[in-house]
Order: sequence, then structure tokens, then C-alpha cells
Amino acid sequence: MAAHEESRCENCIIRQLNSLKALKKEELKAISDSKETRTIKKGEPLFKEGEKLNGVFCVRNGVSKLSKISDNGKDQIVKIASKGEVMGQRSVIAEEATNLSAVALNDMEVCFIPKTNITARIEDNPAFTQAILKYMAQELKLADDVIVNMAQKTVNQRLAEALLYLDKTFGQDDEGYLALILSRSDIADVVGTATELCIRTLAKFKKEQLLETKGKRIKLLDKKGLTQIKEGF
Amino acid sequence: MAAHEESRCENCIIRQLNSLKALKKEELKAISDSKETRTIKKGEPLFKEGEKLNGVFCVRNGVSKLSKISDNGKDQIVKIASKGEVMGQRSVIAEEATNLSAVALNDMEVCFIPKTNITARIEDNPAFTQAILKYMAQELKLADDVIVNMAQKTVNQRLAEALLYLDKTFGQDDEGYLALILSRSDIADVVGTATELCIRTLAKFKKEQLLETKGKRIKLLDKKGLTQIKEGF
DNA sequence: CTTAAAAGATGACTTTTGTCAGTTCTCAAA
DNA sequence: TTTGAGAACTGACAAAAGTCATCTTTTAAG
Repeated sequence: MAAHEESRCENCIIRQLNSLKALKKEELKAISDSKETRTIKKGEPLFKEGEKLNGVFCVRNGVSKLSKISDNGKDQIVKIASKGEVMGQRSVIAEEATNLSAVALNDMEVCFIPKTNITARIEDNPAFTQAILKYMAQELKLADDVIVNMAQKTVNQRLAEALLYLDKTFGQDDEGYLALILSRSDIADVVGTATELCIRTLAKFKKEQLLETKGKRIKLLDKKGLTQIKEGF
Repeated sequence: MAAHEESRCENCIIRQLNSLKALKKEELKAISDSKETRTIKKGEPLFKEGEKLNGVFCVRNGVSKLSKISDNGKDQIVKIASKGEVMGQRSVIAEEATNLSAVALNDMEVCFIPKTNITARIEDNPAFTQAILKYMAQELKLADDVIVNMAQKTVNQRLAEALLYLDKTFGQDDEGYLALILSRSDIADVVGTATELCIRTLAKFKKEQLLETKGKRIKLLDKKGLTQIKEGF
């Protein structure tokens, strides 16, 4: 019973984290009746580049990478989405196929909300539309920052930034290691470099006492130092 | 009299190019009464990174670069805005200081629309809000593409792409040269590289008969070839 | 517990990109 | 028409990044 209650959007705390909080109770009920909860295992795709999405995904648990393959055949991770984030709303709103692929980085639980439930609310609930609009305006600003970083910063700087981002966003486990464990290849795809250079740079940071590793796990030892590197020293 | 008529938003054809077309006649009249037409000379700034904007700029004539300085002190051009584009709406909507600087690339005529006129319409005209939302969703998609290009493509590829973009967006003059004339340093700032490498790469393209130059003007001779380079050959 | 596959790591080398120090060209003001 | 400042261009070199081959460690399946 409690589980059933919790699975209703009206009672779901996750929605406080995103634009869905602008919806009214009746609207949430309608969404809840049409939504579908899905479990995705680590490594499985939620959707692929070029697909037309019939709805959006609201992340309840777990983490997903959103990436895109360049003409050169290399994958670039554009965003890492976790609890509370809504994936796919851009393509639903733009009414275009998605330009990104989503793959689970660990086991995930997501709610799939059919797109009519989103578009109808955009039509008739201005507060909801404005909430999304504001969110997107901020996303665009962040995107500019990423563009500048990719274009102007070295791999050193970008890796330092990525590590600090992972620390800030996903925190640490009880031993102080970054809680979100990514493969070296995924880290390289975030930074926009080759896996080998990513590994080498991590090794260099390790030698400089900026971090410590244990298998694929990474513990940041000197965030100040990493911040300096990120800013170009 | 004709000039006066034309200076009214209701009669301005420019608005057909952007979200303002979703506004009703009365709303346009209100905007027209509060707006202010400004002339900006080549090289002059419209606004600077970190400024709080009191409104948005609708471009009637001329072209502006939108750029951002990285921690490393280098400028990156993120967008080139021309006739019909609205600048500054992101920061007005996000209610944050702008993250970009805007500088005129040639003489410009813009309309400055105070932000209350925009925010009030977002509050009360859902069609307008939705138009902006859709526009931003598309912009976000484009931003992803740029991120991937910056992260994964070589200067060769990015320069070829930039040239094709300039050709497609701004066309050619009567002699077949790119109509929008940028300095080598501005081209480098679009591509995200050093001016010298930009010049060298242009020289290489010239040697390969892909283009022709006359002073700072550039004529594309082999767009197919440039497209191939852009895609990585 | 064994073992094959995947991921991590490293060395050697090439290519790409950046930097510095100049020279030449262009165009507009005197 | 001169001239001088700024832009365009070039060479030489250094640094950053990518690639390929190979080896080691980790991980998960049987």
C-alpha cells in the first residue's frame, strides 16, 4: 500500500526537483494514471540518437549518460542525468527526433510519461510552461560555458573540472571516493579526449598528490589544487 | 510618415523571423510605445559579460558576435546574430546577468525592448511563451552539436564547417565572396583556435583550391570538398 | 577457484596545435 | 601621396594531444 502510494506522482518527492512541481494535483493524477515505471539495468539504453520519443523520462533512481556520436565516430558525453532530472523533454518540445543517446550508468528506475501529457500541460498550464522555459534558459547558459571550455581549455583543465563536477554533483562514498564510478573511457568521453590521455593525466594528478585511485575508484585529495588547474595554472 | 509607420513593431517585418510573431496587435503596440531604436557602430559593444540586461535587443540590421572569455583569457564566439534575432532573452528569462558579450561586427540598427514588456507577455500570452520555449529547445539541440564539434573535431574540420556556415547563413556578395567579412582573429574565435593556425589552415585550403582570398575576403570554390573535410577526410 | 574478456596502464611515436618573433600587406588619416 | 598602425602572414620551435602496440590488472562467468 505504501509502495503504491509512493508510486503516484502526487506523492512522489522527485518532482520537487524539476518543472513538474508547477503542476496541479489533478494534472499530476492524470500523469500518474498514464505513466509507466521502468527498470533499466546498467549499460542498457533508454533511447538512441535519432529516435522519436513518445514521451519523457523522469529519473527516480540511478544515473544516465547522455551522449552523441561525432562524425569522427567518437562518443561525447554531453550530460549526466540523475535523480529528479527529466530526459527527452527537449525533443518532445521541439517535436524533433532526439539528438542524444541515453545509457544507464548504473541500475535505474525511471518513470516514462507519454508526451501528450506534457504537451497538453504546456498548452494549458502557463506556470508549467514558464518553469520549463526558465530551466531551459539556464541550460543554454551552461551549454555556452561548456562550449567555451571545450574550445579553449586543455585536457588537463577539463579533466580537473570534470572531477570537481563529479565530486560536487554526486558526492563521495563512505571511504571518500567519488560516489559515481565511471570507466576511464566514460571520463574521457566527458572530457572530450582519448582514453589513454585521460588515464595518463589521472596518473599525473596522482603523482602530484591531487588524487588517489583504487581500481577504477578515485578520491580527490586536493580540490584547491584541482581548481587551480581547472583555471589554468 | 512611411518611416514612422515602419518603425512601429506592428508593421515591422523583422518580427516574422522570431518569437515576437506570436504576439497580438495590442501587445505589439505596447512594445512599440516603450521600445527604443539604437544605432551601434562597427566594433561597439551592445552589452558586456556580467551585465544585468534591462531588456532584449531585436536586430533590424547588421550583425553582432556573441562571445565569452574563458578562464585562459581567450575569447570564444558562441553565436553570430543577425536580422530578426533577439539577443539577451535568455538572461531576461533566467533573471540572471548575461554570460555573453555582444559586439557589432558592422553597423547595426537594433530595437531595445524593456524587459517588463517581455516578462509580462510571458506571464499572460501562452502562445508567446510556447514560441520561445520551442525556439530554446532547438537552440539547446544546436548547442549540443557545437559541444561535440568542439570536443571531437580538428581545427581543419571546424574551420571548414565555419566557412560553410558563413556561406549558408550570410551568403555571398556580387563577386562570390562571403558576404559577412570577419577578421582572421574573429574566425579563429569562432573555430576556437589561435589566429595563426587559422591563417595557416586558410592558406592550406587555398593551396588545395578549396577557396580563394582577396585581402580579408574569402570565396569558397569547392563546397563539396569543404564538406568532406568537415566530416573528417 | 579458474580463466577468458574487458578495462586499465604504459611506452614509443606521430600529428596537431600553440607560441613567439618577426615580416609584409592594407587601408585610412594626415 | 605619404605613412604608420593594425591586420595578415610566415618560420621555427615547443607543447599538447592522438594513435598504436603491448602488457597488466580487474572482473565476472562458468
